[in-house]
Amino acid sequence: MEGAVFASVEMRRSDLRFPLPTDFRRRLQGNEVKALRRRGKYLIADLSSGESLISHLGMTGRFTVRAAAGTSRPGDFYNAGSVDPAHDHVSFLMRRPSGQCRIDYNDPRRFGFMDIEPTGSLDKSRHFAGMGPEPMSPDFTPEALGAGLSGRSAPIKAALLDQGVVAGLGNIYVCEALFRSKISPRRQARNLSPAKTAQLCRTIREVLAEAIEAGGSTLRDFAAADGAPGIFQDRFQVYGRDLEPCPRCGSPIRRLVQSGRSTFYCAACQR
DNA sequence: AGCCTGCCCTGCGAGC
DNA sequence: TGCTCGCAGGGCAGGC
Repeated sequence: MEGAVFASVEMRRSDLRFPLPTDFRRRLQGNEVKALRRRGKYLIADLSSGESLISHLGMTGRFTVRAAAGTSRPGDFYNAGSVDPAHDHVSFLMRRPSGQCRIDYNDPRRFGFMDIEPTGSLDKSRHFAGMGPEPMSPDFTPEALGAGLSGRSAPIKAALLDQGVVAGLGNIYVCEALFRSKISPRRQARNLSPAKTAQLCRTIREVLAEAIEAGGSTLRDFAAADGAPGIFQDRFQVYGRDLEPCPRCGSPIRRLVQSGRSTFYCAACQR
């Protein structure tokens, strides 16, 4: 998308998790994408107008890049995996001097959403104010993690899902990082020793780095923009493995529900 | 303030 | 085969 212009915007449904912003089409069309980036779980496209298109995939959202009708040249564009076109809610036609492509947003559950905010004040916008450090950045130190967890009586599992403590962690990677750190998901966040906090900081980075390398985790819906699924799900050590033996000690993996979400862990080696 | 529950929505697998 | 139930990668409002 970088360097390409929104030639047209098609909205089949505007009732995503939140309604699309007013004048959505007008504020995109004719704009060049100056930069494409990410913050936490949000995708950000900075526009030539000084505004940014923000999108969140929720759980089932998916952007797919396809050849625009009548413009495909072999090898120019990805040919994506199939999704139910009934859930293609928004489409962008992107144009650049060398050709054009279409980008379809598909989201069966419509838990995802898009918004447009001024680029200059994004950090203060409702989506990003209070968001914690990027886990792969130098800002994410054991001290920073410790500060985020201090004073919090919630279980460490719930605290790590809070995007204000650290940005971008979801249910899978929290479970996996806690397993690697041998920390019980039920432990109170404020009760982690500095050594354990440092270990957790390391394993969070480690899990994310491995998952990124593997192209992400595909349970059902996730795919890259070319339709390729991830393969990190094959390397889950606890997530989704209820009753299977712990890969470290052999005790059965257990499932419990914390703040409405499934947690998978080994009660024997996570303390 | 911090924590938890319920809810938004659709699809799918398990069990009957 | 066809139904109902439970569950799913996230985040928000509302109540305690």
